[in-house]
Amino acid sequence: MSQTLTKGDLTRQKLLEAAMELFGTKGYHATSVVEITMRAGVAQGTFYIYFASKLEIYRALVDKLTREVRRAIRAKVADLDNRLDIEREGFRAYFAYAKQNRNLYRIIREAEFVDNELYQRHYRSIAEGYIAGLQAAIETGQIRAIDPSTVAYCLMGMGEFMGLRWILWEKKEVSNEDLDALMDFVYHGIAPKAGVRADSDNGDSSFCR
Amino acid sequence: MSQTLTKGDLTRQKLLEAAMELFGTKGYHATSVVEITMRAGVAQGTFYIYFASKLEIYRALVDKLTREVRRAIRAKVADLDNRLDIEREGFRAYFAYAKQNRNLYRIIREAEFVDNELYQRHYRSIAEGYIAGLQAAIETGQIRAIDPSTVAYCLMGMGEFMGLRWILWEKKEVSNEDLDALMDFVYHGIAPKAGVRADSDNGDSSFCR
Amino acid sequence: MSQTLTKGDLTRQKLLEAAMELFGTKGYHATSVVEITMRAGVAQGTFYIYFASKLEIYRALVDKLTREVRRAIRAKVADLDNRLDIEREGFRAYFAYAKQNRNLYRIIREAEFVDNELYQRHYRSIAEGYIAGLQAAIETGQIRAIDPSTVAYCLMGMGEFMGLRWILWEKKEVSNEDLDALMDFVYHGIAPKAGVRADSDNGDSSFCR
Amino acid sequence: MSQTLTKGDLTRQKLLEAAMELFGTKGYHATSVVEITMRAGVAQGTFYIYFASKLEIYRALVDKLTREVRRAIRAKVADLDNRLDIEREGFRAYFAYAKQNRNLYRIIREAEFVDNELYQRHYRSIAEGYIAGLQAAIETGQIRAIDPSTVAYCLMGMGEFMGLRWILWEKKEVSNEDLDALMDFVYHGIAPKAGVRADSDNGDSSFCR
DNA sequence: CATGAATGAGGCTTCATTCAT
DNA sequence: GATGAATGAAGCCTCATTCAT
Repeated sequence: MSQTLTKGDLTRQKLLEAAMELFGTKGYHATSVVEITMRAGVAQGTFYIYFASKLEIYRALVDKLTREVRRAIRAKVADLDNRLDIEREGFRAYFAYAKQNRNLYRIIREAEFVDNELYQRHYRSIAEGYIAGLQAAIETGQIRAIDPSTVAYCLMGMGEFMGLRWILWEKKEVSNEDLDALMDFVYHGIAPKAGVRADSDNGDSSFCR
Repeated sequence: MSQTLTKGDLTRQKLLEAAMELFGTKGYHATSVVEITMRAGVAQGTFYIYFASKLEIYRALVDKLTREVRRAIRAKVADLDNRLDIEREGFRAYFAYAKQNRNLYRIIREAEFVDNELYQRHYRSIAEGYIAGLQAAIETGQIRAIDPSTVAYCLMGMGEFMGLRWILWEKKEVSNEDLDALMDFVYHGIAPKAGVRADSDNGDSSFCR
Repeated sequence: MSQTLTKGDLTRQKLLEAAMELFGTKGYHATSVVEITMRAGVAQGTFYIYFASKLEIYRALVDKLTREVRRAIRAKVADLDNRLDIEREGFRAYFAYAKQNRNLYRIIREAEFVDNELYQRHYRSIAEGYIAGLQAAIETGQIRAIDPSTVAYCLMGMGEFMGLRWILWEKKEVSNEDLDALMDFVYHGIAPKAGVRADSDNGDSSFCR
Repeated sequence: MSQTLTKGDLTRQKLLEAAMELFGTKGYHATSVVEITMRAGVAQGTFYIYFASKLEIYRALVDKLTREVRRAIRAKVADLDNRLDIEREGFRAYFAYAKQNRNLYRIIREAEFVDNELYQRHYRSIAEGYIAGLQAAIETGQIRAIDPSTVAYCLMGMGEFMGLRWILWEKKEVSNEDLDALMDFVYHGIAPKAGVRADSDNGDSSFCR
């Protein structure tokens, strides 16, 4: 099923791994091509056989990671049909992947300052997936009728900051409790039970009554 | 009340403004000290009279901006006493400030890769404010009893991504409709009205009953 | 009479052709060995089976071209016995060859900066041929008694610059009119008819009287 | 009359001199920027304060030399009014300048392979000057009626090859005898005295009769 | 004969920072 | 306070050449 790796493929992979470690740890700008090759155990010139430039390997890395997170999430979510479940399990898979690949996490975020176009493409394409899913869920009544595109960006932001906090800063994982708390927010928001406040809201606040 | 600006203070200010424009536009690494001095209209050496290094002026800038956003938000929120109103108006003030200072927006985000400690300090301190406020609101029943620290990070993430999307990418502003949609989500979450789904949830889903 | 080309000879030839095209088009320094092998359709390593170095193939090329121009000129001139005719037909053959092989033209000129010794050898040997021919022509009275070695270099310079102008720059050919004009100059110089100016000259100007 | 040289001007000049020596001796490609700075006695970075690139200093050098040769020639020729004298003294000045600045000589020739456009511009502009002068001389009868543009290129070629031979290769100067021989050719061509051959020529060969 | 991956020296250029004026 | 010329370390990248297969 898996092709045999030629010698070249292997070198390329070693370079990608070295780059992932270094970009993730020190950041793109603080990492030099020489460092990458040293860590990969090849000569400087070898780098340019496989990647046209430092930026190019960075892009390749982002692409690779993007594909992988998505695959990881899809795998966990494929046979679910309730949108709320999908959100929960999607987050869980996302955090799990990020935990295993803390480097790739920072790598993608840094794209904002390394290759902004790539960065936007990445998040926009995720947003699109979200939006389509939310739209469908609204139509089948699985979730409330609420602007799907706003919700999409909100969900992405929540995921990012939960990951930032726990995985990057605390260097832990996102625990089940945290996930529960997150999902509680996602499901019901923060407003107190019905009847509490009917002012200062834009009309349709007859929620949960 | 305001001191007279000495010639030196003015030069310092010109340098800060130039740096803000350039860091915000081209990013920290793509901006050189020479460029900053050129844009500020002073000689290269002058830079080092006011700032010990390129990193130093960056920090000064982040500090300045941080203080300013906070002040802007506090001003708009000071006389509100309902937490939900505070969230809404806080977001509004935040987006408004970001709109006027798009540069500072990117500048702060880039701190993650320029001076990570500064970055964490920035967001952690915001989070603390959030947490305290949410805690208090929970105690007075203004909002549901929900993990305040998780909510804090979620709200920050939402704010970031709404700003990212509208202000940085679309180069527009966050409209009232968007704000409404955002707050709708914040208030009530995305779950459909009560009774819809009692399965696949972790027990405490007896919400809205 | 012509040997059969072994596979190796053919590869060598392909390399030479590729090198000629590239050296002639982009110049020696701007051409890399990799490019040569790619254009020749062989692997990088193959190059070094046939040529010890980049300089070596360059030399081989110059030698080849030198031999060919000479043969081309000799062929056109072989059965002429008047030196003036020889000059004219020699130029004609030279321009014709250069036209067909514009690349080789630049290649030889670049030798001045790639392998100066080769360059000098090339032109000196041409000069020697000229000088011998001119000497003989003087002795038989076919041309005036005029320093043959100076004339030799002058004729080479004229040929070079006519070729430069028309073939390399204008990318045309040297027309018959141009050749006529050139030969008119070569035959009679630019001085006006006899008697016009007897001053400002260094004594021996009793020419054409 | 001469401005005071600022410290910067002096450094720039030192760099130009170093570059001239090295480009002229080793050629453009064999000369590295480091070498130039070492010979000029400044740090590597200093180079880029004065010249944007290696190519740029090369161009500046060619420009400078071009201007200087022309000025040198013009100075010697300014008060002559006979074209034949102008040619002779022009050549003399040219060879004298080349002798003093052997380096610049090779530098300009190498432009063909470093910056071809510059090269063509250089020679074309010289050709134009020649052509105009020859044209005028024809009209006043100072020289024969002969295609001025062909003569222009021929004269340039002669000058180049005389310089090449004596100054670059023999490392001597162009002696008076050589100049006489050259001018003898220029004035009268190589054809023997009148009546010798009336065939194979294009009609107007009734010269020197 | 041929391949093509690997090498590593060396080139060009940038830029944060210093310092004499 | 201000200037701007100078520094030199460090980065990215190219390419002629080698060598194991």
